[in-house]
Amino acid sequence: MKLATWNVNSLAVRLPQVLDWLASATPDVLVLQETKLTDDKFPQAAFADAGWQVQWFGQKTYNGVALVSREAATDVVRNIPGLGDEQARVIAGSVGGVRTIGAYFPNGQEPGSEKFAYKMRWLDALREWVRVELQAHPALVLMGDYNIAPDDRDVFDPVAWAGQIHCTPEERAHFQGLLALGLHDAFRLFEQPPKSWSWWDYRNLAFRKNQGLRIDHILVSDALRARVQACTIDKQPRRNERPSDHTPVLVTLG
DNA sequence: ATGTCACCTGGTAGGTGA
Repeated sequence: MKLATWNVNSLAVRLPQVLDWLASATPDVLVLQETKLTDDKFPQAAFADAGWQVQWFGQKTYNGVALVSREAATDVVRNIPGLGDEQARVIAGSVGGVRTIGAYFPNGQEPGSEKFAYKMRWLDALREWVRVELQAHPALVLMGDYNIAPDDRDVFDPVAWAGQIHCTPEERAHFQGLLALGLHDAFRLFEQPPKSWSWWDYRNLAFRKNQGLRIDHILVSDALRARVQACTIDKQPRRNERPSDHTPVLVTLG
């Protein structure tokens, strides 16, 4: 079973690339972030025509998530229950016996800002909800755009980025807090090439110079850990014309 | 390089968010 996450930075723009990628990568599950579509505009028919089930949850202009799968997802949840978040950031469902949570974590803008405080509150709520979800669904995957680079290995210039957004001790502590629930960074279960990133700024020729961050992650529960056969970043979509600034991350379960 | 991209409002540019 193959699961993947991809921040597409506008599904309206990236829909053809997503359908192409689904056809070539053949995941069983793909979670999308930053669809930037209200629910009435979601291109459900395009997915259905290509043989994909899809659940979606969006808003105007910002955020928006979707859960694409070969088999229909069950027990679908939108956003973190009880948080009362006005921003569409989470979609969860069960597929093939795996509880799948797709999330677009807040960016946080800069440490000390109101948006950073919101990111911290959101992360608190996420952790408590995932704790409960794990009790009900031991086989669980939490994947998406975390907007957190967990370690200096995940940053192309850790000195320049020290203390900056995505790299603050507070954000990294939250990432460790998720691991403390009994989750594992699937990418780091394997030896990986140095300078592995999932996002490159559109500016500064960052992709060409391979100046990026690893901020898109797949966390797997204790119960799934032994089944993880591979976790990879697929850089190919970042080479497309009009690419997203993020590229897909995949995990293979046996 | 404050370097790009996407989307909105409100117009054919400027602001916001990432």
